[in-house]
Amino acid sequence: MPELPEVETVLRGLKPRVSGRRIAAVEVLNPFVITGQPDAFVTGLCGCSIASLRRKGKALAIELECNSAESRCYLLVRLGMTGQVTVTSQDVPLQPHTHVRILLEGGKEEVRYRDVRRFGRLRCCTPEEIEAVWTQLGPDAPEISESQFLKAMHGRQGAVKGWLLNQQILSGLGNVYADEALFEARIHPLAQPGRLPIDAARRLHRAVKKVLKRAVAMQGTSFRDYIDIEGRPGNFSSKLRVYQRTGEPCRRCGRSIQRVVISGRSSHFCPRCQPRPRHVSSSPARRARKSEKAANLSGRRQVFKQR
DNA sequence: GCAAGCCTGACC
DNA sequence: GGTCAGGCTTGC
Repeated sequence: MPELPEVETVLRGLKPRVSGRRIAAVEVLNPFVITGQPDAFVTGLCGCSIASLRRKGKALAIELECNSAESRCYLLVRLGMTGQVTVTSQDVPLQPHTHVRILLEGGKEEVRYRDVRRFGRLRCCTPEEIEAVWTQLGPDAPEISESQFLKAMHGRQGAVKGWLLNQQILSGLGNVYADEALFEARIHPLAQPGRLPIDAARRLHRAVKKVLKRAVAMQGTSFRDYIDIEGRPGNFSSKLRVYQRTGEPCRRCGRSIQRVVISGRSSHFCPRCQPRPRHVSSSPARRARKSEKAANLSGRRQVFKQR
């Protein structure tokens, strides 16, 4: 699941391999993954040179210099759930679910976009469009200051888990690192951001940065699908402390890791290390208990089987 | 049936 | 505006 550390790993891998190179041809094998007209996507990219790469949260933007009109455009890449960007020789046979090939001039290499579940999207953007996308996103999670973070929490009443996943507030966290950051900060996923004690809010700010920093250093997390541009999986999976560990012992206290569903996303936490705050009582708790029962009946049993 | 990011729309 | 549910997708 590509979140910020995985996208950062892709960016760092791509940069030396594609910078300065000209796009000789573009082949769209499956227009489903293109936002906008596929024809415009192909003509927009062909002949351009790759000038630089930028990332904000989980969004990757490849800046292109278009020789003809001396203008600029951007290739916006959102990996979704199972998107993969690789740089390979054109001779390598195409894997199933490869949707776009970007052939590079001056070599026999190409950039390939593969995406089994097709949640990801590629888009050719004008500078104005890319700015609009960028402003929609909150501060990049590793960059956000403590005061920005605390201010954004103020008055928020939903579950802190959902708050962490809101890319307009803070960009880069997905389900994996949100759970890991909450465990690190010892905060229950159903706690309300606006009602967290100041020290807990500060811990969460530090935890978000710490977890992401460690994951970037380990080239991200891989379950089934994420690979870097050379096709290598990430190394952070073994460091996960709560995510997808339902029923397993907490690495800190030994209690069984629990799972609740919040905003339609599974959340994993340790009931002892992340105690339920007093303000989480009536309806969210009922919902939590209900979804825990559901987890006991279905998902949790599956997790046991896998291990 | 479940996993997930992102978008849309309903509701308060 | 905040919050959340639903839908998309496919392999396990």
